[in-house]
Amino acid sequence: MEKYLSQLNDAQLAPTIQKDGPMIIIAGAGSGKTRVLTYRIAYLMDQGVDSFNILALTFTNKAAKEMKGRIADIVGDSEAKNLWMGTFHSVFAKILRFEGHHLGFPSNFTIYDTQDSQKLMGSIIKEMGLDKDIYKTKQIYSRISSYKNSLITVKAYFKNPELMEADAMARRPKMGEIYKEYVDRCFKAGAMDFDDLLLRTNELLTRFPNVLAQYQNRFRYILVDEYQDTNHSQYLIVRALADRFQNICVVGDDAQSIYAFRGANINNILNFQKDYDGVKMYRLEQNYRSTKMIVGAANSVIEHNKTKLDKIVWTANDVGEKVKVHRSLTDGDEGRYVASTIWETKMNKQLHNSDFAVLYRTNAQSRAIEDALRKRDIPYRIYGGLSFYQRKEIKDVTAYLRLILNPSDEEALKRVINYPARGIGQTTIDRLVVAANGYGKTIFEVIQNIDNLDLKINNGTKNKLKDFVTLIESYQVMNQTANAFDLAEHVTKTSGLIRELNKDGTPEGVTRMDNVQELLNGIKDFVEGQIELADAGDSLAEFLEDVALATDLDADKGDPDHVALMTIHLAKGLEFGHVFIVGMEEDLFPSAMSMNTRSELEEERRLFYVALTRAEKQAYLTYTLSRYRWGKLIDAEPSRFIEEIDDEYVDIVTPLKEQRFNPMLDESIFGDIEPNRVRFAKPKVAKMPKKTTKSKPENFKISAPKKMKPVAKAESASESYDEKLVVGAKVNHQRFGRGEVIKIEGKGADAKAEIKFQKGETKKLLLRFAKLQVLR
DNA sequence: TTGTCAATTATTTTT
DNA sequence: TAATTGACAA
Repeated sequence: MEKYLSQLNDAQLAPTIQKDGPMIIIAGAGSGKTRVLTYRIAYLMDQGVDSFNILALTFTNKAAKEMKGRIADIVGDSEAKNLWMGTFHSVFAKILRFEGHHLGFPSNFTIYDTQDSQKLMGSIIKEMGLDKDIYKTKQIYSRISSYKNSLITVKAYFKNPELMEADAMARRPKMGEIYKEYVDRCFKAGAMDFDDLLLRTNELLTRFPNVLAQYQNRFRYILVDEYQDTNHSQYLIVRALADRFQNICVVGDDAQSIYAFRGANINNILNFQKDYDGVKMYRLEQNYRSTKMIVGAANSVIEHNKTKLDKIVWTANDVGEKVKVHRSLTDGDEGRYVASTIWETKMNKQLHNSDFAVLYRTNAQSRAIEDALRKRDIPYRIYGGLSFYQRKEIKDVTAYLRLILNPSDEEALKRVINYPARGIGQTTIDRLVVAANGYGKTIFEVIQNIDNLDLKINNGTKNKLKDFVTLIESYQVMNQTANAFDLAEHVTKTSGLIRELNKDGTPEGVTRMDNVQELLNGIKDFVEGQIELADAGDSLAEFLEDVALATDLDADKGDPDHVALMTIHLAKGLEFGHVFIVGMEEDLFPSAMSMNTRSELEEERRLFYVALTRAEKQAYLTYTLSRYRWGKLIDAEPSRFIEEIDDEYVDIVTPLKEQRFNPMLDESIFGDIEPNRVRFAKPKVAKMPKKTTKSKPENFKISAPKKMKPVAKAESASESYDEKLVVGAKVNHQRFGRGEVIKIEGKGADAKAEIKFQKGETKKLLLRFAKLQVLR
């Protein structure tokens, strides 16, 4: 342990070894906060705290996984295993699976994603006969979401005349009724949306003191990462859990609070000291990531914000180069500037593609950058956007699976009842919904009892409905015995899904088919992982939970040497050698929608601060004079943020002459700036990103590369297991990657190996199933 | 009930 | 521009 502690500077060490009591760590960008958090957890364990009693909350799965890995490196995995570490959503989803019955939820409740929620909201608005131009689904959804995040339940809403008046003023007097109906419908469907995972946890902890006491007692040490991004709901959960032992450590940076728009409350971090007695405050101000130029530029920007904690970020790193500002005529030129600069810098400095990132305010901006990078054969990957699990064909399959597990799941049912087409149309579904609401039953139950109910549905359609229910019921029976993969494969084949997809011979159709196959592979891997783990639960349920809470950044697949393209929001917590921040224009960044209030503008500025501080060596800012927005060319002005950087840190690169791009003079773009730059030959083997503009790159977390033929591998590997598979052997696992055998136990069919994987996890695998490849 | 075509609308960020 | 929604015909 000492060895690790000696790696910390004084400022980092102090909070790391404060074992008890409430504390807040204000951690500037790049100041090593993850290191402090991980070492602190390791230190707690070293001091005799049972890992069972530690709860660590993060905002992304990736952060959780990474931290868990690092801790396992220090304390060993058997210790790290009991640690509860995960996102707020995943941790409390797990707790709700155990305790949800107190609130009337089944343990197999469905998690509605944004799509599901909005669809339900849309149908409620329609059923209530409201004007959809006034009651816009998305707006209603976000309004209700913010109620939930502020812990305004339906009851609380109707007790609050101000809120009701505000909604009435906005010409939406039925807001409360929609809210009520939505909550009721979710409850009836045995479903929780993202916000419910937190709201219901709060309800649970408030209404059931014994449950609260149980978890308070369990989580004696609580750590929260990115505390500046907590919303009111999360804040209350943390406070309730920490109330008994007061061993609460929160880490964050008020200057990086960028999620107010979805309910994050910056006051949680600003007022932390008032919430607990005897709070110790620590500051991490030394930046280890960026050059003096970048740190200076970022500091000068954030100075313009009024609401902030005092903090001076500094660095002992090199001075580095000034932030380069570049102007182009159009977004196309901007893209080409980015591409050619990456290209030349890469050659001049012998860098990798992965040393570069292009950050933008809105996803729509990725288009022009992509085109330019593709033209230069620079491999790139777009992060974010539509995730694998949100694609239509994938959601169709998972909807079947969800319905098997939870037949009350109304959204899943509506999704698949007539897909593939079974002659059950909208009118029929509408009648079913009305009947279901009238009888207080779920749609599934209504269909099951359709012969005993008086519905205006003709017999032919009734039979179709009955067939559908029978089909699902047969799947449910199969689910009793079969594993998730066999079931899923059976479902895709017998439901007609595969047939439907096969009908479509277009390239997009083929891609969809591939995606479904990919999903099946993913389920297969997941199931096998569970068999190996020897303590498998309900594989289908667990797979679906993973799917519901999966996000894009978790996936890392394909050629790792690529330029990263993502929104600034997604880039938080990451770092790159060279960072391009594109679209530095008024109305785009800062966004036109965020300039109504001072606090909104300050959030945009913090967003810019986050963007700048992603860069280690060099930051580029680009803006254009005109840009295509929703199909029209519009004029643009440079962002006010550019001017807010002190002059000493910026280098305005003004082209000698701005000429419209001419494909024959491609290289001349650079010539404008540095006329005598040496030209370079084209790269020998530049890899093209696999997809064209239409389909985004694959983002799939669980599946293994397709080329691996699992069966063959298993046989060849098992033959030689006995000789080669010894403690200390290096192995490769299809899903978990490379690792080292640290223990072997059992004989024959029961033989198990404990393997420490490079990703950080240690797993105990049954050799019978684990397809291990022994490396030399 | 289903499928096609035209019209409309949206682009702020997402666990 | 692109994607989704709505009207209408078969």
